[in-house]
Amino acid sequence: MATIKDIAKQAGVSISTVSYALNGSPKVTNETTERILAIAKELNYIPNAAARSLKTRETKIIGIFLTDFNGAFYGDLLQGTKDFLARKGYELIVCSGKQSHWMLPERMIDGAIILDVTFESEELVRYADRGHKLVVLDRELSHANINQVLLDNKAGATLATEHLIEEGHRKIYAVTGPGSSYDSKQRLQAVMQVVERNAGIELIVMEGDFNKEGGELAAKRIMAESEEGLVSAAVFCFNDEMAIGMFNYLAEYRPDIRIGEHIHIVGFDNMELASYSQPRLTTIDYSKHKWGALAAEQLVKLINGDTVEHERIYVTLLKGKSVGPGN
Amino acid sequence: MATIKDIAKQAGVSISTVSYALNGSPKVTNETTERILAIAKELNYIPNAAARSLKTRETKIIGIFLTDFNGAFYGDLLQGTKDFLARKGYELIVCSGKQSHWMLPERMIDGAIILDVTFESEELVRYADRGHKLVVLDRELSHANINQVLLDNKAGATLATEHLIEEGHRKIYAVTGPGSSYDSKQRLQAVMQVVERNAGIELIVMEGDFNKEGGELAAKRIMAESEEGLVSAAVFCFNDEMAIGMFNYLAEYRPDIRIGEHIHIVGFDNMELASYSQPRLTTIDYSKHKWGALAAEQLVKLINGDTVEHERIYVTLLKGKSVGPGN
DNA sequence: TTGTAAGCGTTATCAG
DNA sequence: CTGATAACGCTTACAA
Repeated sequence: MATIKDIAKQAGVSISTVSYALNGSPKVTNETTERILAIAKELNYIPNAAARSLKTRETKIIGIFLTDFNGAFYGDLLQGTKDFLARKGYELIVCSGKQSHWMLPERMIDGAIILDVTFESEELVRYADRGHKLVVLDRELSHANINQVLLDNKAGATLATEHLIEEGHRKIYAVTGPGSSYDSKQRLQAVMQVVERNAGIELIVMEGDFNKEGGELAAKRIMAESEEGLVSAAVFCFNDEMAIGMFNYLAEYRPDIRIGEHIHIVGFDNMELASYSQPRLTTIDYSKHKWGALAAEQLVKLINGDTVEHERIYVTLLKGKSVGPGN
Repeated sequence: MATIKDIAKQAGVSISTVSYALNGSPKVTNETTERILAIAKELNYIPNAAARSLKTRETKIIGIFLTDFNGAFYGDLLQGTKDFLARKGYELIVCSGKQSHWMLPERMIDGAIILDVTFESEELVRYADRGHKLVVLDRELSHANINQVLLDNKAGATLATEHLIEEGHRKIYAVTGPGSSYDSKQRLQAVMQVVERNAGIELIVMEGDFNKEGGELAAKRIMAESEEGLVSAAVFCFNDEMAIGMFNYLAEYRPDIRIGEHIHIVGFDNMELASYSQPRLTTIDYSKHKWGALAAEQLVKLINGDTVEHERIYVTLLKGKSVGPGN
């Protein structure tokens, strides 16, 4: 492994000259720079990231922390983040699991984007206190070194609920995420507000888990609650994954029940899988690419010491065929 | 940011003693170790990864390089990799794009797993020549520092093709991946061998792209080729993604054509989405979790200087409802 | 324009 | 058992 020392020796100059030349400093003559570059190529010189960042105190790497690697949901978001960061000269790495948290405090990354409820806020604040820059996508957190880029949960949940009501449904089931989820809490709050504003609406809340299982279980319970042969439920699943679970359960155990006719389902996220559901799931849509890009932008600003305001990702209602008129 | 120097000063010992204590060396008295640990905690000491790896020449990080972040396909594989590595004290980071390649030569990672055809073999060999350890999942590459963990494409393609033949199909379409894909080439070769071994089979090869678009296009072409109202095609799509594209095309433009009856489709990969197709896609299945874990295992062995043989991931035929008897 | 030299925060080899 | 001290490879004042 050739080092700048080797190059310096070959070129008959000092290591600082080599360093300057390699970094394209105007302090070095063009000819010496070229000579040094030539020798560097000849020796297959490659800089050592550890040495560089030990000195510069930065790695030019940003980490994004996800709950798991089941990217079905994250693909676009990651692409958005990566695209933006690439333009700013940063690398993106995807991490998952508590094990990987050390990368932030040990300065292996210059900043982090958090989309992982299992990452405790207390821990995040501790890092922020140490001067690390963070952008959170899944919670509210006030700190000079932390910026939030959150979904407009309130708007989304309101759109979803009002849509069900407008279609004439009077009994609405809300299948939430886990109780600890910020997004879930926000959505539930909005649902309750809408229900309060509209007379004669019955709201039944069921705690879910944001996974398919939660949707299946909710479907089972709703079916059990309904009178024989007289099912007419309107359900707002707080994410698409649970909505899909509900579709699965119904397809398997209740082929007599038709979605969009006997039972009406709205999801949240508009994940790719949802576009394949039969009938097409009605859901809340938003640009995941933009979400990722904006998070990256905020993080880079934070790192550069610019002041940043919290941001919000706007959502829209995407009407599918999974909701029909009520009776 | 407290360093071992600060701790040494506080504790009234030398930095080497601190280093030993921190690393749990038995060379230091229990009491001094405890005192040092206490001071370290008090000062919120956190080691600096760059400094450590500059010295030790390792980062305990493994990178996996993917073509893109659309993890719909990779989730399980990544989980398998991560689980294994965690047990061995390594961290896993996911990278994508040419931009990120520097992490290997610049020693930001101790080794890499490659599942990205856009990563040129020549470049990989160059890194291997420099002593970097690699495991490739998508090509054959012979080098002391490179190990392969490949899918048993031959078995998979053979199973798929033979299944179609056993069901009585005589005209078989093969929709390949891009010409540059190793997996695609292997599969095509196996298909051709099966066809040769069986008399009276007509094989039509169409080049695809491993994406949904390729499947859609192939479906369009197959429909165009077929006589009016007399469609009876058996298609082996070299991956599920294209098979899904084919399903989509048919659902949209040819609702008269029934899959598993007029047209028969086999995929490859058994991705999650495939389990939601209507009818259930017949495909080639294998354990993605095991694939990832095995790749990780081989890489760690390589890093430790152990000798390793190339490995193979076995596959099975998963019968769905997308293939019915021929006429 | 180039060279000298002082670190960056660790680990590890010696002595003591 | 503990302490000096020399690396690791690079950047960056400051000198020349």
